[in-house]
Amino acid sequence: MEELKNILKMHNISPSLHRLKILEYIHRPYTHSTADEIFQALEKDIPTLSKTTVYNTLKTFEKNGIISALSIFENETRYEFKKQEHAHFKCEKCGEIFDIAHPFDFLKETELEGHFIKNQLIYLKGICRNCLQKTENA
Amino acid sequence: MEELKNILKMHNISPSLHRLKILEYIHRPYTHSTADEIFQALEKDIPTLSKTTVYNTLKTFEKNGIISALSIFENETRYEFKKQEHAHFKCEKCGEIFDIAHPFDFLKETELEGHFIKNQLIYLKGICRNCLQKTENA
DNA sequence: TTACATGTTTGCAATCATTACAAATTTATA
DNA sequence: TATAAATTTGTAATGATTGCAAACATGTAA
Ligand SMILES: [Mn+2]
Ligand SMILES: [Mn+2]
Ligand SMILES: [Zn+2]
Ligand SMILES: [Zn+2]
Repeated sequence: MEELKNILKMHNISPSLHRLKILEYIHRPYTHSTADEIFQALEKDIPTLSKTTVYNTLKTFEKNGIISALSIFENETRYEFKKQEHAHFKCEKCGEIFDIAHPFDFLKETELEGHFIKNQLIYLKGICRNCLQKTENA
Repeated sequence: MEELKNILKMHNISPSLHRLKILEYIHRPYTHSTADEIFQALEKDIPTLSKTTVYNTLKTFEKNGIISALSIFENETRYEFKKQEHAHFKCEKCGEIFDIAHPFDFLKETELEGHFIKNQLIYLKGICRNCLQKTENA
């Protein structure tokens, strides 16, 4: 909890209760949560929480570089605690999202067909290892 | 126009006027259009056109493999005529979207961390060659 | 040619994620 | 304590997309 407080402070965000709780939720490993998911998870503990606060807070966190927004998944923005660059894999069967160690050469800050590339986003789809195994055993 | 008709027939879609017009629009090179863009462009010629028809038609085309939907760009789905796999680059300055010859090894139908990859989607951001040149000359 | 079945298009209402905004509440500061 | 600043809330608005039933068009069998 102190660690989370420090993360906020280091990014010039005052550590209010709601912000801490939202950060705590999104700081767990492998979260790729929507605003709504976060809201639903936290409203049990904080019955007064408003969804607008969740949206506001996520926007603040993103602007200050604490979290990343993924627009990759149709219709809904998902958020994750910022960490080393990685690709995303989504299983077509179970819908689960996996982080994947970067399978490509690093392109950032290079040039391609005359364009200067600042950022790369890689999204993979298929059948995850769990679902593959279930099929095998069937 | 005959070519377009054949594309529809080959995909078991009867070539109604509206479908042909929508296909004609999206068949032009380098379109990455939203449903609304297509609607606005065509309503001049076809004043009776309804936006629902555009949505319906795009859905039909996608289901039958004529076009691809790109969910990459925040909030809005963009469509393009299906062609050889390629990456997308969006300029942060002017907003233009470019097709990029695939800069990565082909991953489809391979395995990664135990998952079976069917599809890859690559999205790059940065400053496009046009905007770079403008900056140079300034 | 008529009558019915089928396919296509329309128009409008509903949904869902997100944002705008102003009021209420909390916290910090003089 | 009084006042200013920051945070949070609740509700209304927006924008993309879908659901749905009615209207329209087309094809086909009698
Ligand atoms: Mn991730
Ligand atoms: Mn393209
Ligand atoms: Zn799975
Ligand atoms: Zn540009």
